[in-house]
Amino acid sequence: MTNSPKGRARGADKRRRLMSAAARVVHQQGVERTTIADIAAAADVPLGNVYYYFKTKDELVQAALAEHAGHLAELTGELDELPDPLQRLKALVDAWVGQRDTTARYGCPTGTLAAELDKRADGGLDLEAGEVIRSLLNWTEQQFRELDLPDPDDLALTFVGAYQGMSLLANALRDPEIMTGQGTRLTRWLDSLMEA
Amino acid sequence: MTNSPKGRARGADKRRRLMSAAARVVHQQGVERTTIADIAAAADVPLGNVYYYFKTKDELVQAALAEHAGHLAELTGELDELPDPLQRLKALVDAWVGQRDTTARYGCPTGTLAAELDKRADGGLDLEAGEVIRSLLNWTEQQFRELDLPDPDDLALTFVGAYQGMSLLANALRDPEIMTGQGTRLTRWLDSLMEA
DNA sequence: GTCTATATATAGATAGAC
DNA sequence: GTCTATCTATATATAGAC
Repeated sequence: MTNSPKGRARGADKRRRLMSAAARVVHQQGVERTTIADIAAAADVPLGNVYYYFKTKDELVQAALAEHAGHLAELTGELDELPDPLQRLKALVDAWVGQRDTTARYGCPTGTLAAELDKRADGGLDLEAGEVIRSLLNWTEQQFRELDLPDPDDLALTFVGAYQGMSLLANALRDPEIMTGQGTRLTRWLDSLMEA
Repeated sequence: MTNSPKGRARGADKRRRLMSAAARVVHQQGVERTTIADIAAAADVPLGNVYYYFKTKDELVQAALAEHAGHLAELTGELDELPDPLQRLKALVDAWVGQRDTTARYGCPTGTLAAELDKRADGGLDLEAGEVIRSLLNWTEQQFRELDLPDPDDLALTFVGAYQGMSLLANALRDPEIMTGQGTRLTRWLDSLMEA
């Protein structure tokens, strides 16, 4: 029997709360500086209970990565509703700029996570982080392809690379306005591609 | 009295060896996963002796950062010998592409270090990492300024951002050829700026 | 399913002989 | 200046009562 839905922590969604907290805290503190106790506290779950849902810390990190992948899929899913591929790409830039304060403080969630996981000798989670970035590249490439532009795979690398680069600089210099300025530049670049 | 220069480890340069090892190992493993024992082993210095040269781990990390800053200053110093600013920027791209294998495996030394330090709550070393990136931005901006291009500061952000972005993607996807392809694109972009 | 108490491992840092 | 042995703190993970 599950508990009644009366108490503040219903229990049925504890796993979800832990995933969400893991994504948030790992983004803010990084994988290595985040303890399971940190995540447990953020999710309002007692330390020992965490292990009922996730057997190891790596599983929690994997859950955090999956959470970010889910956010990204949700975003591109919404953008797919827009009729024009160019419009979709511009809206993605707008969404990135809209996150400028968080990005200036903690960097791109997926990018910083991938960079940190890539430093690990055990080739496991690092590959999964690469897959999340790969899926964003694939979505972007598809937009360029629909626009009948040459070398859509190269354009996708330039586009996503520009985002990762501006995110890292905004974070390193703690300046959200870098996202605004470079976002404008990226939008102008998209327009310039259509002229040719 | 210092030892004779006969033994393999002369002692006078132990500090230098530790700095070099710290830069190398921290680049490969990241700050948090690198132990002082790792650095000591890489520098061929006994663990306890490290503390004679660096009182804390943070001082070793700071030394690694200074080492990378030195490499960068050395590189831009050589580029300053070239007569034309456009030539200098293109040569910098070539240097980056020349490092493609290391970058695909471990990322940009300064970029990944800055990203990792920015996750720390204690606002100390993270600011210094930002300064190293800032100095590269300043050097780049100066080149654009000498070329009489508009908004040299913005162009510098785009240029360095493109490098950071392609480095992160090459690292996340473990593909050095991303550096080659995007390097070519970056060089073409530099040329296109001169046409206007 | 939940939670407290604790075992175990690791890493930063120090003591003190040489 | 050098180096071994060790202290101490922290974090992952588990045991076992409820």
